[in-house]
Amino acid sequence: MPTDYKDTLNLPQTGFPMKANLNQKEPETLKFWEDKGVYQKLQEKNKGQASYILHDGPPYANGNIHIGHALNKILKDMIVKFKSMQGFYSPYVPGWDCHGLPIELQVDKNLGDKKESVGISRKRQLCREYAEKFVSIQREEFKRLGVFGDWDRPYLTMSYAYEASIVREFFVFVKAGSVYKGKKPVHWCPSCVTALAEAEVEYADKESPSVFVKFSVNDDDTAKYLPNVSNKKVFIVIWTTTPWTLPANLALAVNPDLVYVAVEEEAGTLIVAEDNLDNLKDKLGIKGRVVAKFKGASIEGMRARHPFIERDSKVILGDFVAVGEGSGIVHIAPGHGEDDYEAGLKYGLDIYAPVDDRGKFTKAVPQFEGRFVFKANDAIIETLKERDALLGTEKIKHSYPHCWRCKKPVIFRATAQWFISMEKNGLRNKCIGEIDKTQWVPSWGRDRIHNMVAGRPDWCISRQRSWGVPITLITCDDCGAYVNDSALFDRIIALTEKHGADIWFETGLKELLGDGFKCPACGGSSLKKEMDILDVWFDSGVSHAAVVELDERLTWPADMYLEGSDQHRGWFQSSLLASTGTRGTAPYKTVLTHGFTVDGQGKKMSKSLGNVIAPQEIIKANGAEIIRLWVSAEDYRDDIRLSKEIISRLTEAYRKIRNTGRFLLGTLHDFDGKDYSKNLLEIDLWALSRLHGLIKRVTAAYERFDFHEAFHSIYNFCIVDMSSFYLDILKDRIYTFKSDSIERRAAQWVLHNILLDMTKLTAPIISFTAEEIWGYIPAFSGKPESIFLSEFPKALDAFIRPDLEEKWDKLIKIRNEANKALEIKRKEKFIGNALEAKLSFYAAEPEFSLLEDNKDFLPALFIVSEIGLNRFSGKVQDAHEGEGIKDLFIKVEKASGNKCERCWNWSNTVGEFSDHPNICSRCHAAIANS
RNA sequence: GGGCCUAUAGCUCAGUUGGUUAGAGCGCACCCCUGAUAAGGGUGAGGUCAUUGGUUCGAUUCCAAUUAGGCCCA
Repeated sequence: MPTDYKDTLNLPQTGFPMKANLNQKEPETLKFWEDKGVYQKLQEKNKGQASYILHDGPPYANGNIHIGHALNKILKDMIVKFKSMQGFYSPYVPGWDCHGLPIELQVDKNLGDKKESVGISRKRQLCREYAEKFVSIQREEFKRLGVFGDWDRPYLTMSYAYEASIVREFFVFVKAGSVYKGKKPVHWCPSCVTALAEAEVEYADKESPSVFVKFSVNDDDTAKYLPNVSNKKVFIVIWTTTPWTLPANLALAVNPDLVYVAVEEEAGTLIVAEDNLDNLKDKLGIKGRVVAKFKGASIEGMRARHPFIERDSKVILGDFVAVGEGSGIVHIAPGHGEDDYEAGLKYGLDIYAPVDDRGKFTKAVPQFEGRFVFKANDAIIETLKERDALLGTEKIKHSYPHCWRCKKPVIFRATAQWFISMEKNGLRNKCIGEIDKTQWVPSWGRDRIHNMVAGRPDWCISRQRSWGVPITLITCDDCGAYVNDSALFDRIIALTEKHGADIWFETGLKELLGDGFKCPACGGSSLKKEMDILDVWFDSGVSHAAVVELDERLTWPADMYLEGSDQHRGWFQSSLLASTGTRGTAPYKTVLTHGFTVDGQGKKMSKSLGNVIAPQEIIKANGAEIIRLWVSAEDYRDDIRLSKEIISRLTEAYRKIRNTGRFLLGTLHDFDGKDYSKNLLEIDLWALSRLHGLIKRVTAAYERFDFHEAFHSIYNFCIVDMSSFYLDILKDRIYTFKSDSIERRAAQWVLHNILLDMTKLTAPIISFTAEEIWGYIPAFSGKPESIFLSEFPKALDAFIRPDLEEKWDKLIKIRNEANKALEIKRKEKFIGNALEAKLSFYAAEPEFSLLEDNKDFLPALFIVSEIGLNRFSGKVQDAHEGEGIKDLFIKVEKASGNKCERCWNWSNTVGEFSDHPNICSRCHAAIANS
């Protein structure tokens, strides 16, 4: 006669540890995936099925990954895993963007003084090695996040095949006539004699002369545009801090919406912005008698004479013109400023920059020819004085761009650049059409990229750098035309395929063209190779061709591109241009955008604010799984927050999900795996209904890429439906019933289904843990070795029972009231464990019948030992009155009988059995034959 | 300055075509259990729905402005 009945119970048993120890366990799971080749098996399994191609946008191969990378890759991984488990052929080919300035700068930095002497080929080799190093580093970091993919065969924009694709795609644009050479102002260091990228420019204070200059309006135009202004000479007043750009002045810009005034002075009538008038009175000593007022838009087209060059400057409109420090009218030199350039393009002005490589005026400006621009400032001011065009001058200190290498001030200067035209072949309009055919998630992505494409200038594709794919054109010195020869192009592509883009720099013209080659356009014999390289956005923009189209693993076009919202300007757009320009259609069907990671206050993460949280940190302290959980829990459409508190909340959520899984595993240790679907109690049917409702909801959420909805649904199911309700109620049946009793087996069958399906539902999110649980699930016929080789659960309508759920909702409401009643008595120390209690209900219809019909199940449902049921007949003393349920009182009393030492229920049958005097009849029967 | 976007409890999220006392889970406080135990269960307290105007009989929901924040430009 055992005194301790614990041994006769069927308590949960499992080797699945409660403590996750993720940082240690995750690498083991990674090794399991690797050793078993799970990703490859998944591809083989789904090959031939409908495909879902998510094309990876290449991160830049520089530095360690940060939390934004993790967010991006995990989102992609969740989609790929979900689609794959659903049976889609969904390979994931990761890629890296390998060319470009940041790498070249790092290599330059490492080279130090040697950077000037080392040749271009050697430098490119060093860049390649540098990129390779970070590809390896990032690859390991991405894998560590649990991201599935063909990591051994990624695409690299610097691979020879990819470089050849870049050249090939470039030639498609060339052959279509979309590529042209034009001029565009760039930052230029006259001391280093080189163009500078934005990243190579440092801003520092500089003293510059500022001048107010008057441009004399043509008399005809005064009459035409300003008929009411006096017959005195009229002048437009401009202000600039770069007098040296005045020789290149071609226009005067006003803001169309700003109010301008004509003020009459002794020397003539001056036009300035009304808002600047007070300031100018002080500075220029003008009196300011206003004789006319008009909107900037009204003088568009008016001509004024250049103060010292025989040339008219037209008044043009520009939204960029602001009130600021000057006169409200901006002097426009399209060859020497960004705004100026854009405005120049709009008005068809020459992109004029009469300044040479060393910052000296060319012979186009005879007055100042050969003089260095900054030194010419004084002479120009002198000239203005002589011409009576100078209204005032002073010295000002302002922030000005300087060269990062020589630290000297740089200039903005138009140089020859290569462009892809947005208008030629209707590229802009085609792109806009394609934008409308693409699904943007969230939908505002459409507006965003639409506005950008509609307003963008031609694509400037040339860069004056070393580390990239060259613009593989050969131009004629005499006529400027490039050699447009398909056979030559094919030769270059073939060479690149074999030797990489380096071959361009290593091959002589003769080898490419043969002896005695003459320019087909003009017959000239002096030709040269273009030495600029392509914009790296062109590199990644053609990935649709280099990878999606050519890689045998993928099919074009991609179903999805998924990147941060900054890529509307970047990769989404360059890909759209590259694909639409060559194939006529967008390279993607759906584009999904996520926000940026910000801190707990919604501020951006930055080193200076000290609010950066690195993925490596979280992996070490909490595990990659917590990052994955975070990605799934947050609504990525907006910026997503990350803080210590959020991590700690998620860690708790993780524990809850893990423990629910662990408990389920424990209850199944002795399950026989047979089908007990015909033996279920009603509450079991209810649980299955909830499960299949969950499957339905979660599947729909995944399909809409609403991962946070999937997470919240699963999490709530764990807590509300399972842990605190169904599982709590089931303990009695699982623990105390005879191990092979039909009721217990039925419960196990349900729990088995719940565990299986729930684990699969979580697999795209918490992949490590899902796989770990999968490993502990008792083997059954046809069980795949990895959860990812199993099938995603299907919601079966036969299991979804709204009628049942409605009924049980009512019972749950009553249960909530019963809990309140119990809690009151618990606080009074009348009871502790609810099994000590008897619940007496005083209920009216329809509750009375509901309780009556389920009377036998009520002790289990409320987890008490005894139930009393009475019809409501008025207020009951010392009882809890139901809230929200009419005419319901619940009284808590001590259960009758004694506590069964085995099942802990109180029963009158305890003591009836001489062989087991301390247990109840139910338990007596349960242990009868064991 | 321009384009696009966001703002609901300490945290993460719901909130249907505008319609009674704005929901959930976590966290927190308190209680119970010790047969899921570095677990489990219960009860409770938390919100001027960023602010200000407007439309409407009625606004968290529609509109505008403001504030704060994000991305991309300038």
